[in-house]
Formats: sequence, structure tokens, C-alpha cells
Amino acid sequence: MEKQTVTIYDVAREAAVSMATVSRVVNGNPNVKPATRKKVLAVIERLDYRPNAVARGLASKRSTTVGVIIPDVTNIYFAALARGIDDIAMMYKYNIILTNSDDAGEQEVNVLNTLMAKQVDGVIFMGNHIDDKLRAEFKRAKAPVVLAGTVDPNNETPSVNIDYAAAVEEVVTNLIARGHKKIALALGSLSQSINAEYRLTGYKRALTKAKIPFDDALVYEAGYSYDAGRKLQPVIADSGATAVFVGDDEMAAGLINASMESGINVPDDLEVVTSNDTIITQITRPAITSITQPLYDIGAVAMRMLTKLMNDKELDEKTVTLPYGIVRRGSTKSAD
Amino acid sequence: MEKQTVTIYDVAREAAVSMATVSRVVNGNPNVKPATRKKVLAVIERLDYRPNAVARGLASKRSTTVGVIIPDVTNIYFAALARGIDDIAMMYKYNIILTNSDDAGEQEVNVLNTLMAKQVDGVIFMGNHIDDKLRAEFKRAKAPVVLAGTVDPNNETPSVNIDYAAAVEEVVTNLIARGHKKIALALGSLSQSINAEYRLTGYKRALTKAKIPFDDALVYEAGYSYDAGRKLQPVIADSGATAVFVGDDEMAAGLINASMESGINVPDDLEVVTSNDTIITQITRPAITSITQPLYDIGAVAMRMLTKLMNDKELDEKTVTLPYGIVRRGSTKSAD
DNA sequence: TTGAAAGCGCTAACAC
DNA sequence: GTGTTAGCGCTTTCAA
Repeated sequence: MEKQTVTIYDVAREAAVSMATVSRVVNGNPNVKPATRKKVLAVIERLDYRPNAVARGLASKRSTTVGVIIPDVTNIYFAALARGIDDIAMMYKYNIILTNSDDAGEQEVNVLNTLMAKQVDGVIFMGNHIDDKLRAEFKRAKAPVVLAGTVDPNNETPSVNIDYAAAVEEVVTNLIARGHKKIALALGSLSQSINAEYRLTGYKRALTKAKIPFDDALVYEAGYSYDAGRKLQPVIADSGATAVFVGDDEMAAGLINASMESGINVPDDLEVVTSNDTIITQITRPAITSITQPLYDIGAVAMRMLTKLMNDKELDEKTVTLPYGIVRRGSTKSAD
Repeated sequence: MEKQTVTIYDVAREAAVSMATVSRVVNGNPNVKPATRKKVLAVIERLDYRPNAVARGLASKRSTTVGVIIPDVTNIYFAALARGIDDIAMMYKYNIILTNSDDAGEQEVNVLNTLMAKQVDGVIFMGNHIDDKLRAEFKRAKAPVVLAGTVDPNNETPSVNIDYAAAVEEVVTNLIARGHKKIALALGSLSQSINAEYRLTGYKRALTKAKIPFDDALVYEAGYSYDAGRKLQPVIADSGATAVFVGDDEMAAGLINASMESGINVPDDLEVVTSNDTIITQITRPAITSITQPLYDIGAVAMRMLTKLMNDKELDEKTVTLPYGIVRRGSTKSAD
């Protein structure tokens, strides 16, 4: 299996120039006489020389790879961000080391450390919660970190998001306007700040505006999965809620399917609104009214910010808030 | 932003041992006196020393990273494989450089080359088609390549798959047994061998067994997307087909939703069977009968094979065929 | 415009 | 059990 490898030194010898010159032509340095460049290029071609990025990384202290920490590639929401990240990374000649963290703090720290060991030039972090431990690691890291679709309540780390609180507030306000008094909130764990500090906040703001008392019995912590949604359905049915805002599309799909199966009509008996506008929202019947987010762009913008940081440029704004929307589909009754 | 970096040399000096000894304890080499090890470990702790994986890679010629080429992370099917790959990689202390190829030959070749430049120890390739150009690159690569969920008709590259032809044959045979004579085949491009040489083959075998003449007007090349499925629906409706086998779950979902909306009942007027048993198949109404594949395991097994190859071990079998199943859901009529 | 030479931080013989 | 010494393949001053 061992194939001999041709190095910059071989090229230099064959072309009768120095390694430095070869390095210059490989790196597009303009200070090379066209004739020399041509000669070197010919030898490179003939020898099929491929620069060794690892050696280059060691010498230059830049690996041209960035780490991406994702809860789970299999999660449609985060996968969409990842695609935006990779496209922009590629555009800037970076590669992505992708690692799943399962949203587990310990794993996130481990992964971050192995990424640093691999000398990534930067890191994009996606997750549902950032605790002090993680924040400390970000600070300690010698490469910049940008959050994508991930909130840091302390606002210490640059990030790209939508205004989750405002979006939820708008959704719930719409629901209230249509007469709902008991609106359930189906979220992931409240230990995650996106839920506890943003979605819940938006929800409460809407209630307050409408002078509806907050009832924490209507707030449910479940998992972000289809089955979690199904399991939650009877619980929500018992609560007497007539509408529900859900934090994850798959969960919303499970909730809707289970409702319809048990004779609870969506939207007549229960209106459902979800969060991420993934393809799931179009596939269910009824289709799901959802907050819309520029998923791809969240990733893309985060990666753009990271490239700036990696080149020691200043960020125009540390916290980028992209616009959200709300798209009405069959899971809610038509506008009033 | 520059943080000074502590090297193996610093540790050696502080611990009053040689670099070699530090290297040994870092790498768990047993040939170190416990007392020495302890002393070194203490210094490592105190200095917060982190080995530089790039330097290690250059010196040892092993980067402990593998390249993963995926058509699109956003594709639920491939994402599921990717998760299996990453989990096993992590288990073996490898990291994954993930790159999207959009199934485009040229991009696949580029990406493969940059992965090789980064000195990956191996590559997992996922895609819908392998042409001669790509095969040549695989051969030329100095790191082993394993295909996951991807067929090489020439069988030159190690791979992990299910028996697509047999699965489709079984599906179509079942359909025929229930009285269908006109069964459509909704696939991706026939230039992709998984379609042209496997699914189509299985389809034809089933027809032949039942002495039903093959009609290529019933074979449709569409895209692997929800919208492609929707667009295909009227075409299939016009064909007079009473059943259809679909090559992608999202496409099947689009086909089903569009059918129901235009008054064609699934499964009464049109039975639908799909290929990948992703979560999509449970979300639609009716839910979709599907071939089941051990998605995660396809990735996991491929990665296991790759670890063997990377350690110059022999493969028990070059082509691994994992078992498939068929799960009946609402998009087909109940068993006869 | 080009070359010489000194590393980058680590591993891997080899010697002791 | 431990140290010495070459590199790994490249970038990057510094001189020329």
C-alpha cells in the first residue's frame, strides 16, 4: 500500500531551483519570474507533486481546517446549518472537522479539546446550552469560536441567531388573538437556555401583554424527537390546552400525528405551531405552521464571521440576529 | 489572541527528562518507570501541555483523521450513515473531515484530492455513482477508501450495502402478488448505478418472474427531493400505474401528499413503497411502506472496515452486504 | 528574483 | 528505562 511520496525537495531538484522557489510558486507568491514559475509548474505536473498540508500546517501554524461541533448530524435543523457552514468554509478553502456532541457538556469539552489539539484555526459551535465550563473552554482556546443557531446568554461568544424570544412572542400573541387562553409550550429541557431564557421569555411576554396568568403546568419538557412528541400528546390533551407551541419540528410532527389518531383534530381542537420550518413541516398532514429561519444562512454567516476572526479582523457586530418569519400552514386556523 | 504554546520540549526541561520520555508518557508507552511517569504527568498538568496533533502527524505519518465524502449532510439518509461513521471513528480516536460533494463527479475528485493533501489516513465515500475517473482516483490515493451505502458495480472498492436488487425485487414481487400489473419506478437519475444496475435490475427480475413485460415508460428519473416527488405525481397518475416503488423517502412523501391532494387515494388508488425507512416514512399520512436498512450500521461497519485497512489488516470480506427488511405501513394495502 | 538555513513540535530508531 | 539525534515536508526570514 505504501506509495512513495514526492516532496517539495524533489521538485526543487528536478527543476533546478530551491525549495523556497517551489514553495513560492505553489503558494502563488508573485515574486517569481514567469519563466521560473513555468518551469517549476511543469515539474510539479510531471512528478504529480501534491503539497503536504500537514507539513504546511506545522510550518505556517495554520491548518486551514475549522472544527464544527454539532449535537447530531442526524438532526435536520443542525444539518441545515452545517451545510451553510461547509459551503462557505469551502469557498474560503477551509475544511471542516465535524464532531457530534449529543449536546452533552462533557463530550462538548472533550471534542473541543481534541479539535484544538488538531490545531484547527477556528471552531463553529452548535448546541442547545452553554454553561460556564464550556464558556471557560472557549476563552481558553487559542482559536476563535463562533456560535451558530446557539445562544450564549452571557453574550461573550460571537454568535448568529434569530430573535427566538420575539418569534415565540409573536406566535403566542397570534394564538391569543384567535381566542386561545390555554396555550401549551412543548420544549426540550428547561436547563437549556434557548428554552428557559428565550422561548419561555417570549411566551411569558405574550401572556403578560394579554393579561393571561402564566401557568407553569402548561410548560412541558420533552425530547426533540418524533416519539417524544407522540408521548407528549396525551399529556397535552389532558391539560385542556387548545393550542401549543413546539420547539422542534419532529416533535411537532409526532404530536400532530398522535393527536389526529386519538381523535383530536388539528387545528380544530388543537392548533400547533413549530419552530424550525424544516421539510418536516411540509410533509405532515396538516402541514405545520412554523417560525421560519434562514437555516443555511445562519451557518453561512457564522462561518463568514469565523473567517474574519481567523484573520484577526474586527467583527462589525459580535451578535448577528437574522430575520425570522412565520409561515401559516394547516396546523393553525386561518387568520382572523 | 496569540497565546504562547507549551511544547514537549518545555515539559521535558521542567521535568528534567528528555523529550523522548515525555513522548512516551503522552503516548502511553509502558517503558517508563512509574515514578518518572508521575513526575512528567505532574509537569504536563502544571504547564497545561497539549500535544500538537499536526506535529505528531508529520512525524508519525498518521493524522488520525479520516475523510468523509457525502453528497449532502442535509440528506437524511446519508446523514444517518454519517452518524454511524463518526461514532465508530471517535471510538477508534479518529476525527472526521466531512465534505459535501453534491454527488458531482468533478467536485468528488477535487474533494478527494484535498483530503489526501490533508493526509487523511483513510476515506469513507458516499455517493450515488462511481465512474472510472473516480475509481482511478481511489486507486491512486495512498490511503484506503471504503464505500458506505454506495455501490461500485466493478466491485473494486470495499463497500457496505444492502442487496438493493433483491430488496426491490421482493417489493415488486409483493406488489404483483397483490394484483398490480402496472408498477411505476420513481428513481433518481439512471446514470447512477444504484438505479440503473440494481434497483432497475430487481424490478425487471420481479416482472420477468411474473411474466409481465417490461415497459420503460413506467420508469421515471426524477430528483431525490420532496418537490421532485410532488412534480412527478401527475405524470405517474397519467401513466395508469396502480403502484409505485420510489427510490427516496422525501420523494415518496411528495408523491403521496400530491396524490392525496389531487384525489388519488394512497393506498386504494395507488400503492407506494419507498427505500430508506427514514423518519419521513412514519410522519406522512398514510405512513409509507418501506425497505428497511440498518442505516447507522452501514456507516459504522464501513468505518470499522476502514480502521482495519488503515492498520494494514486483511478484510474478512471486501463487500459487506447487511440484511434489509420490509416494513408495511399505510401506503400499501394489507397483506393478502 | 532567488537561495540558504533555521525551525514548526513531534516520533522513532538507536544507543546507552 | 532513558536520552540523543535525525528527520517528517514545509514556510519563512534573511542575504545575496
